[in-house]
Amino acid sequence: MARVYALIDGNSFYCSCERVFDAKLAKRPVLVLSNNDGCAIARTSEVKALGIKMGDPYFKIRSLCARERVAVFSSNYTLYGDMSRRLNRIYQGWAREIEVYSIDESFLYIAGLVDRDRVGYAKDLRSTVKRWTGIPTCVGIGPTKTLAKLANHTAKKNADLGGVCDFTDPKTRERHLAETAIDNVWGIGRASTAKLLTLDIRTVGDLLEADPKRIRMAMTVVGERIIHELKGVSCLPLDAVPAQRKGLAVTRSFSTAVTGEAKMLEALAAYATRAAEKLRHHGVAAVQGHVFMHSNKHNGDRPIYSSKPLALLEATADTHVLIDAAVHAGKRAWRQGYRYAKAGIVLTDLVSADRIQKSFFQTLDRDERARLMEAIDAVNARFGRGSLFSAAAGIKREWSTKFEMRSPRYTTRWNELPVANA
DNA sequence: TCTGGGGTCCTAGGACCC
DNA sequence: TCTGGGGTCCTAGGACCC
Repeated sequence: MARVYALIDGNSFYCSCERVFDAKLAKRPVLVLSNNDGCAIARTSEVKALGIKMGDPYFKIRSLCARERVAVFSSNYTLYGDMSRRLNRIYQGWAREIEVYSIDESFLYIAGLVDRDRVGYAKDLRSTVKRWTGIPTCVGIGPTKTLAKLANHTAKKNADLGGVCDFTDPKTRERHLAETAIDNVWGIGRASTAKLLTLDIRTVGDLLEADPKRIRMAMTVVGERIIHELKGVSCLPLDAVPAQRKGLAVTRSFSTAVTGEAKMLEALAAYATRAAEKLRHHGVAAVQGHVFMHSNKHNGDRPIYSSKPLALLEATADTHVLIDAAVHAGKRAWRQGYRYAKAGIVLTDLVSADRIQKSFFQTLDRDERARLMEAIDAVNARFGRGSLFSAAAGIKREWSTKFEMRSPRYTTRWNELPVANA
């Protein structure tokens, strides 16, 4: 049976989430900013039309936004993550299997499920999602994941397609793709685009006619795989079961530069706390990692990048062990006399928590510690993240990330529920 | 003067993604 | 004044081994 993949994603997803809970935003341009309100990361079509680009620093577009009455939001990942889960619950009922690819994109495997009217199926799916969650979406369909991605992109660019594009038929693909620029293809970024342009390959049509050996020279096996996928030969399987994660990081820019060691260690302790929570959430433990700290690369401050490994005796997901290791490494990495803009903890080698190698120097009662961590997680699940934490992570936290324009966490906090007046 | 031929494993860095 | 965060995969090159 031929394979059929559908890629569905939310249109300007973060902006759409904001619109769901505030009807007044429907007609206004909406912009969502990155952490620290640093730069633009989600834009509605009206915002794009104003010439605001992905990644534009907010301080450079602030006055334009004010003039054009753009509704500007800090990012509210709690809300977006919860909306994402709602979407995926719907998709489950519409596919044989699904792969959650990112916070706003999922691949649906629909071979054998929908054989005739694929476009009709996709339109029904879109309208169901819109009705149940308020989120507008687009759907791309194809015999490979790369073609489904490209079909989705085509649906977005051509309003007359009604949010759905089906690339199952080679003739339809040819018609749409002959003049599509190569940098719209999943996996072809800036560097590869530049290389391909020197080979006189500008469009997907050019790419399909090119000698695969030349593509391989320019782009290694990755490029070869893309060509196969574009021709309808599936090379990228559906990952219905998320792979065991290989690494994990908690890194943040500071709201104002950190110049004192105590503040830096406080921040690292807070990041270690969050990293340990993530480890336990994924059922893994860290064997290796490091902390780092660096100055701002843009503002002319004296440059520094400093990093030191964590000294972990054994695989751990214990908050206090990780805090100790992070603070210890942080002290060794610290250089006085710089203005630090960002720091983080990076865990690079993870193992499954039920297969932890015991250290010869084991000193803590592991079961007791595990119960303590469970208790802390339970308290924080009930009363909100950060209700119970180690004082090493700081109380005042002047350095912590800015979210000055964040909307309420409508769906996950009782005291932030939306209010309806009737 | 002339300096083998494989393997494996690890790491750093590049490229790409959302 | 003010420029995000968190992932994955691939390759090259060094260390090491027989």
